Amino acid sequence: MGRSGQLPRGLVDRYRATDGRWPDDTACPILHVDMDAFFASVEIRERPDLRERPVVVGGTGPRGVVSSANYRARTFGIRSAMPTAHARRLCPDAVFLPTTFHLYQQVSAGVMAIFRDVTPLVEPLSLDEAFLDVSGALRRLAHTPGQVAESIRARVEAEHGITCSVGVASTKFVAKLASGLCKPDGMLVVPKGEILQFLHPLPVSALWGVGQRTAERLTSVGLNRVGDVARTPLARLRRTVGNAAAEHLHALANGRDERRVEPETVDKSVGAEETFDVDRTDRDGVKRELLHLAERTAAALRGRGLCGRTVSIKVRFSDFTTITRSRTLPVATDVTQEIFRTACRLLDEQTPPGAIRLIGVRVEQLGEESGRQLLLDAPERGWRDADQAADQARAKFGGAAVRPASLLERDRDSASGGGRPE
DNA sequence: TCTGGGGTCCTAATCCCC
DNA sequence: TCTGGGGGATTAGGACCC
Repeated sequence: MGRSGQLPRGLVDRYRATDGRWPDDTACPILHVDMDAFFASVEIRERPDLRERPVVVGGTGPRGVVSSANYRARTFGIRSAMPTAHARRLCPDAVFLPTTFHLYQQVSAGVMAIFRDVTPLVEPLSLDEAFLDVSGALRRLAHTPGQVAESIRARVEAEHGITCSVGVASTKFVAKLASGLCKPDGMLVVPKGEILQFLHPLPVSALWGVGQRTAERLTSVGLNRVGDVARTPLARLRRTVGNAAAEHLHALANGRDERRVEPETVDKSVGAEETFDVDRTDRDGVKRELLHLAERTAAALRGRGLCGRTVSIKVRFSDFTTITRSRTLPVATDVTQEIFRTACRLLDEQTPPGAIRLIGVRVEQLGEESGRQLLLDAPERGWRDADQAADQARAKFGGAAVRPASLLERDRDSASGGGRPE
């Protein structure tokens, strides 16, 4: 996961922890902990007979991509986000497994609990990584940050049977870079006084927020290394990448990163999307999928006690061009039917014709659900009661227990091979 | 090689209100 | 009544992250 796999490692070997020794870690209270090849490691833990084999986890359908590959698979050139079909050509003997999300969620919860045992200041970034601020814990435990990091690594391995890597630094950005550079199963400490020495030789792609496009733009004006960005006047950087990105990159490149570890983050949007195995031209089939996605999205909102005002759809056509269309409702909702109706109108009224590869639904402008009930008119309240009854049945009998009748036809479609080209 | 699914953030255009 | 401009909300697209 992440891109730091492609960064030059030779440059940073002097910061790596070896034989229980590491550089000066005073003034380095920020830890970034990142599980190694997380999904693949969890699958191997469940099936130890796979330990010596290349293991690839991800979409196994015709349009699937790799979510995670163990290090043996990576020696064949397999990387995350690569089409699974490509990975199969690189290594036909690898074991290809579908994702089992609930399992990763379980392991993730256990690992995060270890972090919270050390400090309440834990900011999860995804299932497999988190920032920790251990400044308070240092006094309590009478340990240095490096010692705290090593004890976390030992506990994660002992209690969950998987390894992780930890970056230790004075800022989030440097800690995150550091964990990526010591993978797998390593620890890297960047002393506060050596941040610029550490950062400046790295390629611009190491900067948080620089992907392929921005890297191309930067190198096209002669900015190849982080040090080049650090020395470039802000005004020139603004002309190259725009105001916000320029300020952000200039600060990071000069070692400035004021962001705190935030244990509480609020969701900004909730959604679901699906790529068809075969492009679809029949709008009715697309709408059946839309209903399914509206149902998932609404259930996720209700599960978190949230409602949203803006409903948007995303449509990706066969040539990969992607459009979004959105509509803001007068009152926030978490009702499947309301989200579905709005999505259908956006599809009918604002989406050009063409073969569709992907369809998605998202709800934005989120707020808490409480108090909104009073504003609902009678029919919406009826739909909402039905949703809640369905939620309860699903909780009791499993996900497939309750389906809208029109989805039964969709299920027959997928059983017969996932949609027909028409 | 042919590109998933969950998100966040930024920018720009447009509209409306004052 | 016409014109101009600032500012917020909405909409769309793009880049990025894991």
